[in-house]
Amino acid sequence: MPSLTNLPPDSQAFFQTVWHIVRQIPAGAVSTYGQIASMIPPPEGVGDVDYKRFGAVWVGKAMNAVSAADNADVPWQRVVNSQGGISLPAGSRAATEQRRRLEAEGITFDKRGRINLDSAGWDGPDADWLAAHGLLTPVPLKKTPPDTPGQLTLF
DNA sequence: CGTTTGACTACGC
DNA sequence: CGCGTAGCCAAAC
Repeated sequence: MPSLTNLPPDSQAFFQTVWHIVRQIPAGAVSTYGQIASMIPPPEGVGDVDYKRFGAVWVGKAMNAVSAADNADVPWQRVVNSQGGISLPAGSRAATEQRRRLEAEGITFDKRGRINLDSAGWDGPDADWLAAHGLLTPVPLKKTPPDTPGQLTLF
């Protein structure tokens, strides 16, 4: 069972940042709790070690808060766990709704109910967007870097 | 006011 | 590759 640490110092600000990022995820692509967290600098007073350990959990908290808050414009369904699976309780109304929405966007699931992050994984917002908001470069979800065939490696 | 219960993940069997 | 565990807090019951 997960035992969660305390919420970030300013949970409201943190949640806002998370939602802001999630709104950038395009339809047909998915991000992960960990990837979202990797784009946000550790909040004031939070050590790197703790942040690395609980950042993803806090993103989950932010997603959980979407339904409570007035955030109909946040595409929460596009955030899944590190294995490409839905983290909501299997069979729950919310989990079913998430899968239904993703499939409607063209996302496909394998036998075990997992999404292939190698193909559907998000690369993150544009570098300028990130810089403009004081955010960091996200960890890559795709194992194989976009190696454009036909494009030669210079020198 | 004591219990229960988490929209996570890396790691070890 | 699937399952259990640590992490050790906070809010909902």
